[in-house]
Amino acid sequence: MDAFFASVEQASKPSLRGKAVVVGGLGPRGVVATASYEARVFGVHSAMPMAQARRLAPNAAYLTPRFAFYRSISEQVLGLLRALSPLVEPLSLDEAFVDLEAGGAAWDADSARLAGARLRADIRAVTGLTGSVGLAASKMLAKVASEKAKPDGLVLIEPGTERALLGPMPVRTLPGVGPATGDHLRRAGIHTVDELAEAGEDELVRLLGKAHGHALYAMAMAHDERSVVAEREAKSVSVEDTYDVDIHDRVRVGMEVRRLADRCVRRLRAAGLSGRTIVLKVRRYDFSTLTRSETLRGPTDDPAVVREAAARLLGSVDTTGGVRLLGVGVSGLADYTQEDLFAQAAGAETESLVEEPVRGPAADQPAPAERRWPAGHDVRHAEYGHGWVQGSGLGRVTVRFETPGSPPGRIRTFPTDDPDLEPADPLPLVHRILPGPEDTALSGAGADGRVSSQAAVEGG
DNA sequence: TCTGGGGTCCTATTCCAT
DNA sequence: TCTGATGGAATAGGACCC
Repeated sequence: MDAFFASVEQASKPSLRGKAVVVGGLGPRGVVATASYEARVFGVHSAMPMAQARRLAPNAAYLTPRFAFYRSISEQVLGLLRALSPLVEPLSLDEAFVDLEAGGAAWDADSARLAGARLRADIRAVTGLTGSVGLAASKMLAKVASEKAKPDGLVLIEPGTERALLGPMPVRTLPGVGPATGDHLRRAGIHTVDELAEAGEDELVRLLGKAHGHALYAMAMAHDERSVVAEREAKSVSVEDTYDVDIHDRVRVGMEVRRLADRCVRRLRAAGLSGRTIVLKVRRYDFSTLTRSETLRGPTDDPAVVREAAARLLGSVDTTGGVRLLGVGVSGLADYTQEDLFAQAAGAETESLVEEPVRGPAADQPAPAERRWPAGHDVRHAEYGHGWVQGSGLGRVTVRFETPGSPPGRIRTFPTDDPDLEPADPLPLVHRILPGPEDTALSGAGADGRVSSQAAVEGG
C-alpha cells in the first residue's frame, strides 16, 4: 500500500487530500511513521525525528497513528490476496507476498500482469486506496519490483532479465542491506550489485560473515529460492515505552518496569501464549541500549512471575544518569496449554490478587482527570456530527467536521470537557452502493502454473 | 537534529554437560 | 581423575525491516 498510514488519513479526511500529511508520534521524542508523498517533497521521510519534520514542513498536518483502523483495512486487503492464493505471507500491515502460481492465479508473465492489475483495481474498489504490485519469480525480486512500482504502479520483472536489471543498482536496494552493511561494502569499494557479484562469494563471506555473505551473494546473482509461507508463528512478544523526559528516580523506574511487564503479559495472554525467557531492555540517557534476560525453568504467563523476573534483571543494570526507554519482552514462546501445571496451580491464588489491579482501567494512567484528544482521531458531536481532532491544548479541542464521503468540512473549537463531544469509531472509507456478489468475487482464472510467480503488494 | 515500537535473524561469548 | 574436544543452551548485542 502506498504511504499507507498517511493515505488512510487522507481518505478519511477530505480536507487533507492533496496536502502534506505526517503520521507518527507527536511527543517530543516522536518519529515519523509515514509521510504522504506531498510531505516527502519537503524531505520528510519515515524514521525521521518529528522535530526535524516540523522544521522541514511546518504547515503539514501532524497526526497520531490509528493502528486499529489501519489493521482493519489491512485485513480487507489480505482478504483480496487470499482470494488469489492460499499462500499469502504478510510482512507488515501494508505489505505481503503472494504465491500466485500456487493459487493458480497466474502461470506466466501475461496472466501475472493481469492478476496484478485486477488486484490493484480491487484494492482501490474495496478500500479506496492505491497499492503497488511487484511481480517476479522470487520474493526478493518481487520486493525490488514493488519498490520500483510505487506509488500506484505495477512492475513485472521478465524472467531472464533479472541480472541485467539488478546489476547497475546500488547495493542498498537489496533487502537486508541497511546503513551498516552499506557502509561496510562502500569501504570495500563495492557500490553496485554487479560489483557484489564480481567480489565473489568468498570475499563477501570474509567481509560480512557467513550467513550474510552467502545470502548477499545469492541475491546479487538474482538467486532466491525462499518460498512464501502463510503462517509464521510469533517468536517473541514485547512492549516498550520511550519517555518524554528521562527518568532518574529509581523507584519510578521500578514502577514503569512493573507496568510494562503487566502490559506484556496481557498481550501474551491475549495471544494464548506463554514464554520462558524474560527480557528487560533499557535505553539510557545517552541512547546506549542494553538488554538483560533470564530464562525460567518453564514457560509462564503469570504477571507476578514476569514482574519479578523483570525486577531482578533491573537490579543488574546501572540507571544512574537517567533512562529514556524501558521495555519488557518474553521469548521462547510455547502454547498456553503447555503451561507448567505447578505454576498454574500456584498462580491461582496470587493471580486474582495480582491481576485485578492490572486490568483496572485506571491502573496505567495515574489519574486521567482530563480526557485525551489525540490529533487525527475520530469524534462525534451531538449537534455537528462526525469529525476528527485537529488539535488540542489549553483546555480546548479543535475539531474538523467531515467524513470520508463529505466535502472538506468546517472547524469548531470546544472545551476539552464538553459533554456533547465524545470519541468515535472511524467511518468506512468506501461507502458501498449495494455491493453485488461479483463485486468482490475476483477469483483468479483457475489454472495450474508452471512458471513460478510471486507478487509483493507493497507500501511506501 | 536527536533519534518509536514491534518484530526477526545473526554472531560472539560463556557456561555446562558429556 | 584429569584433560580436552565438542556441542547445545543461555546471554548480550547489533543489523535490519516496516
